[in-house]
Amino acid sequence: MTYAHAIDETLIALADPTRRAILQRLRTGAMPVGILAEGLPVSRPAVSQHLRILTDAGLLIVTPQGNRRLYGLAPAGMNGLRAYLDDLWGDALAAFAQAAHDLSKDDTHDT
Amino acid sequence: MTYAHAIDETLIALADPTRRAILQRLRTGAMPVGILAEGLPVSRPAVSQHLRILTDAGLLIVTPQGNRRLYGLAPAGMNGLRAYLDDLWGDALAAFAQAAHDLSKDDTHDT
DNA sequence: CATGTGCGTAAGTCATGACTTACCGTAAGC
DNA sequence: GCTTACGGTAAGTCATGACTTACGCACATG
Repeated sequence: MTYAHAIDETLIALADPTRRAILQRLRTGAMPVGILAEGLPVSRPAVSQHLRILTDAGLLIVTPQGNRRLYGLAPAGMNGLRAYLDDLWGDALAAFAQAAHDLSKDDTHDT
Repeated sequence: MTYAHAIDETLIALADPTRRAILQRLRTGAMPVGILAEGLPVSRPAVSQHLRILTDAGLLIVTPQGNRRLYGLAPAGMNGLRAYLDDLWGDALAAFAQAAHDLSKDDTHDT
């Protein structure tokens, strides 16, 4: 899986409100699918499908425990996305600062 | 528009590969729709539709110039999403660090 | 060992999103 | 003033995604 593909999976995973609700729930700690599904407005298999997408995107870690699987947030799960956003928007911020700087010099020059 | 809704729009905007390609193109500077569409594998109206979604999400700024509209990256466009990711994943990192710390203490205690 | 529990996946349904072509309003150029 | 250029939106098509119920496998329990 390439870096760009990983970012694609992460952003697609985060673009769904149900999956974001799952991530919010998991902030309190890892929990099994059945518990997780209880507090969500969709069926248990739907939660399972979303967990699959989140796990494939590298956002969750799974801990098997007998016939249960505990899902928790992967600590480094968001690193790639953060790096991508910094890279994409870093230039915009720098260009903005440069433009403001140039405008200031122009004004001074014209005066 | 609420904060949660703004995050929703931003993440949905970023989840599409064509829109991410548009953002990549705009790193070099603001440009009109026609120029932008030339380097993309979809039609000009499709690009216009995507620009609408990106602008509504607060990621772009539009500068009218006669019958042209220059689209550029909004410098602060990604701030809300960054804050959201820090908030969502901040606990996970802290909990991970705490767990590692507790494990270390347990090991020391047991030894 | 039989039964119950947990959960992932298959298959189907339906809404939504990404694209297209066509059209129209506004500004620019001659 | 007419023609050209720019670009947003309408309307339609089609693929995709989110959900459902049903099923089956693995583990737990009595």
